[in-house]
Amino acid sequence: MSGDQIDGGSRFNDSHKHKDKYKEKEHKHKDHKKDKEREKSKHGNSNHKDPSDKKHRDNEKEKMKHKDGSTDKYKDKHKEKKMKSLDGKVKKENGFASPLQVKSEPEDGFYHSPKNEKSLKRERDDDNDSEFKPKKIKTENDKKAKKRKQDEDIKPKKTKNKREVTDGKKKAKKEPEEKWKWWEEERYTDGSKWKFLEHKGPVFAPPYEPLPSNVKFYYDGKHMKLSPEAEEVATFFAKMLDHEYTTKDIFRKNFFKDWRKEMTAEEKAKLTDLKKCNFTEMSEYFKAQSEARKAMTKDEKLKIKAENERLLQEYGFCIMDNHRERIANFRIEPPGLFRGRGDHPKMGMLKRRIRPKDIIINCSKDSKHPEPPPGTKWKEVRHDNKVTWLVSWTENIQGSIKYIMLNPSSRIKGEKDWQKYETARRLKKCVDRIRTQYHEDWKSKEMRIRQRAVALYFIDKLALRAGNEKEEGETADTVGCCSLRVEHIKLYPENDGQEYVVEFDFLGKDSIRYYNKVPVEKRVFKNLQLFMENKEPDDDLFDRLNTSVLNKHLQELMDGLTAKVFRTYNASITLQQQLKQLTSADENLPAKILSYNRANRAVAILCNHQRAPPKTFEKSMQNLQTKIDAKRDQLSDAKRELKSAKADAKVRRDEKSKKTVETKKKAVQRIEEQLMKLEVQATDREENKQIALGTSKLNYLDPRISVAWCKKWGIPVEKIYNKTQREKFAWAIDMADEDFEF
DNA sequence: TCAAAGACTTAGAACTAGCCCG
DNA sequence: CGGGCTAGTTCTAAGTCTTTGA
Repeated sequence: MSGDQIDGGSRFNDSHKHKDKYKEKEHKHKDHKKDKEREKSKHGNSNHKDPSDKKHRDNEKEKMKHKDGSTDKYKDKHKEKKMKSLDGKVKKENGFASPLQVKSEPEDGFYHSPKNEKSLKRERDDDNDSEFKPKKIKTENDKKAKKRKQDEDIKPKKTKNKREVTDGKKKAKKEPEEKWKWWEEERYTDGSKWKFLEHKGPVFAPPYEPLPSNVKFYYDGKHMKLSPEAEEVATFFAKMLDHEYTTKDIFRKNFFKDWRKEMTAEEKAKLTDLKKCNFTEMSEYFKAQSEARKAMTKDEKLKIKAENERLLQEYGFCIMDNHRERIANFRIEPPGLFRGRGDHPKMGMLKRRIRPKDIIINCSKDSKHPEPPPGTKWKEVRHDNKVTWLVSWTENIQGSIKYIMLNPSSRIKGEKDWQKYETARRLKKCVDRIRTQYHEDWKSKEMRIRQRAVALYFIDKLALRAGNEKEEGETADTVGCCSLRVEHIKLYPENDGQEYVVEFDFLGKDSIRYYNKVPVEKRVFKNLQLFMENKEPDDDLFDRLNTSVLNKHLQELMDGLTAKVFRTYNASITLQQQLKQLTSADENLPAKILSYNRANRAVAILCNHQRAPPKTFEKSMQNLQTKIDAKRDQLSDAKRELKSAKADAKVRRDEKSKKTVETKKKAVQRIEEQLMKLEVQATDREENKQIALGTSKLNYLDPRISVAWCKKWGIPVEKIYNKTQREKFAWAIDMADEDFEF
């Protein structure tokens, strides 16, 4: 069944975003929710339990209990290996802060000291479904927490990091060998995310610098000096003048409204029409600035770089449980104009500048908490170790909370990521059962069950997202599975020689269009017809279903199962299958990598990961073609030379001419290889025109599958993962061997 | 019980560094 | 040696799912 996953259909034939189509209806479907409510109460009392439900649940529970005892063929092997690696080496704590290393190995073994016995280590492999349930960790007491305090005086090891940056000549140096292998340690089981956390707080956006007086703003043709507050907001608009956004009505309206709020009374009285505002001098000024920046001397650039590096070293890391970990986004988002995606009702609104009094700091009690800038105060300093964030604030557009969190290479993110794939692998074990069940449920006499079953089928087969309800008018009108409306699908009893075809056409996350025509089982088709009966186009297709109902059901089918697990599972299993299918042993390295990319691409198509074709696409394609042609010419020249050299050697029969033949032969080979490489590159790029591989690679594909594939075919992982990716997937690179099976 | 708040993952676009070519 | 072009990096919006609290 999972073979279905890569049918892909005709999805990419069309321009990938089509906003206009959806424009007119704007808020036609306003009263969905009410409709849903009504519907619900109408059918509300028909819920009788499917007895099989409970049975399944119990089965699953039973399985879970045994998870640790189960074995499989890889387990033992891995164990063996693990021991080796453990015995072999005394682990250092993370390489970057040497004082830390000393201090962080308290005799009392506070954190997980490397000296602890292996019993303390995490199971290295998880093949055995060892589900990623955190294993026991001893709970610590304050005496030890105190100990942590010493960490305060850890200073980043400047020299080393500096070196890496400044003489950043390629590959110069190996990373320090002792990278912390958090995956070999215990996890917390008490719901805490850390015991010690210390950081320097956020870096605020630089303050506004007023424009030089020769850069003027004109209203209705006349020069007008703006107050600094109004001027700042005006510059936000000026900076975007070249962007399509600024031509959109909603954008302009929102912008103008918010801009006026920043104006003085006089300004407000005077500036009443955005059309009469002339920002061109400002815009020119900024363009000139960015030119100037590009034209800076090497020295100046170096200086900036050094300053950035300093900032990174100071603010870009935190100490979490004895380790210096990289922070993902330590800079506060600067003020500007909100750019939503798609037809966003709030585009153009002013995104406020964040000040210290908006900021909540999270760190441990026994840490030295960051000081707010002089003369300011934090909103709050709290000590919540049940969460992973270091800093948070509330954003003014949607009123949602934003966070500063750790880098994907950190333990806290890595563990979660690993766990995600383990959950997906557990789904693999019971997916057949679940599929059988939802096939059954298509026949249920309860509408809500049939809807649930059809929705789940879509989520499984087409890798659709769950589709939470969204607040009307707050965001672009996009949908996922549970929020599909009647207008988003069309039914064809017969289409292009196939029976029971469903055509999907809707805007999903980020207003990316999902277009697909898929044949479905008759029963699904009939159900869909029924769901659509007597409904308006803007009514919900699944009016008796929402994500929380669906996830509650999934939870009963398997512990930890939610809708998104299907995406992860289907993506990873597809990669694995495709790799198996597409890789052939006799191909050379570039061809193998092409195969990898094709497998990756199959997943990206399944998950509908699209991108706007790069602006320079056509040109770069052409460039490549030119290169290929040149290489072809070069090849035929080389072949000709080889031929004549051969002829020559035949006549002369001496060592020297023989040697020439060899050289020429080599040259031909080399050029052939280069040509091949270019051609492969061209194919790859063409096929990738509107498909984004990165998202699936980063978020959906169990990295151990890729690592195993690399090991199996002797491909350097660097060909598949760049440096950042290798850091994120360090756990997988370290632990997967060539026969890892997802 | 359910809506809102909160936390965290996933996403494409914008930006940038540094490589390669003429 | 500069300029054009990617590949890699950064940015932050937009999802999912969980938790909270009325």
